[in-house]
Amino acid sequence: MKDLDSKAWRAFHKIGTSLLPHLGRQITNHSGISGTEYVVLVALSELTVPSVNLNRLAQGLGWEISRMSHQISRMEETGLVKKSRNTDDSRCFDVSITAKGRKIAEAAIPLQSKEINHCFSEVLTQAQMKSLIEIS
Amino acid sequence: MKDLDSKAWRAFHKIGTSLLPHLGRQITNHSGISGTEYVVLVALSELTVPSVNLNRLAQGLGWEISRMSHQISRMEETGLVKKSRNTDDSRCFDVSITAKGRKIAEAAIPLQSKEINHCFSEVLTQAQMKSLIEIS
DNA sequence: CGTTATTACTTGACATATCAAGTATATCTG
DNA sequence: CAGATATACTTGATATGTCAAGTAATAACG
Repeated sequence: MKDLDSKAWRAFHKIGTSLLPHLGRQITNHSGISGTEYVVLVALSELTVPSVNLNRLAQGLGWEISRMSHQISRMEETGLVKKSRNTDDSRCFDVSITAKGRKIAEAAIPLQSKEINHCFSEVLTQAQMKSLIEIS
Repeated sequence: MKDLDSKAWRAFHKIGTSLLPHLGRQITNHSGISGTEYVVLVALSELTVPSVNLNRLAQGLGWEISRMSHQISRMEETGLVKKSRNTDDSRCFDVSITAKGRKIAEAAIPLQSKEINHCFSEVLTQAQMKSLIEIS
């Protein structure tokens, strides 16, 4: 089964290194933020509470904490998010989305859905999508 | 079907941004080269001819040509590949793998296969792999 | 032929990711 | 409660990817 493994791997690798960047570029074109920023904003905009711990946010997205720290710093400078020290444990930071960030995210999400729909759903059958979800 | 789309997308995105980097790190650990270098070396080692055009190599891997240029420059400095001007068309460069590069690639490939097998094939059924190949 | 495109690649600036240390606060342990 | 350890995050160096602009060689046109 070596051959099947290898094929599956290459297939997967190729999508991962061409589809994902493509979609990132689309986001930049239609909303002026990077794919990475988009992912963070979506995560923050879906919170049921006003803010999350930086750590938790990183975990939720499967990122290294250092990466999240850098990213949040940059996004704070551009006013997309806000960071404030947690009052209970002052090692922690609470991260939240700003009004500006939310506005951008809310405009970007439907556009991006369309794009995903275009690149993804139109090409895959429901069965394929289900198996993709199952796989992951 | 919005929900299914979105789920499929997230599922996919998550694999793409956690599995791929993980495998890259494994390569670095066991063979001392980056995942990117590995991909290039494998492509070059599989050639039936001694060298490829930089352009073609980039196309084959779905990369931008500028990225390939930078990458090949770096890999030439570390002695993994060799670049030489094409005699027929001196705008072109022929890229080939060096003895050193081949040695590293040949050591890395079986290790990486095991790793892929571990992360991938052991977790997926044959049917899932087939559908993954089909999807891509 | 000479001029204009086109092609193949390079370069440099910048954005981002990763790794190894570092700092500051909290917790645990005797 | 003092010292050790752990946790949460920061920082800076380095690697890598991306974009826009540049250079040099070939091809295409009139």
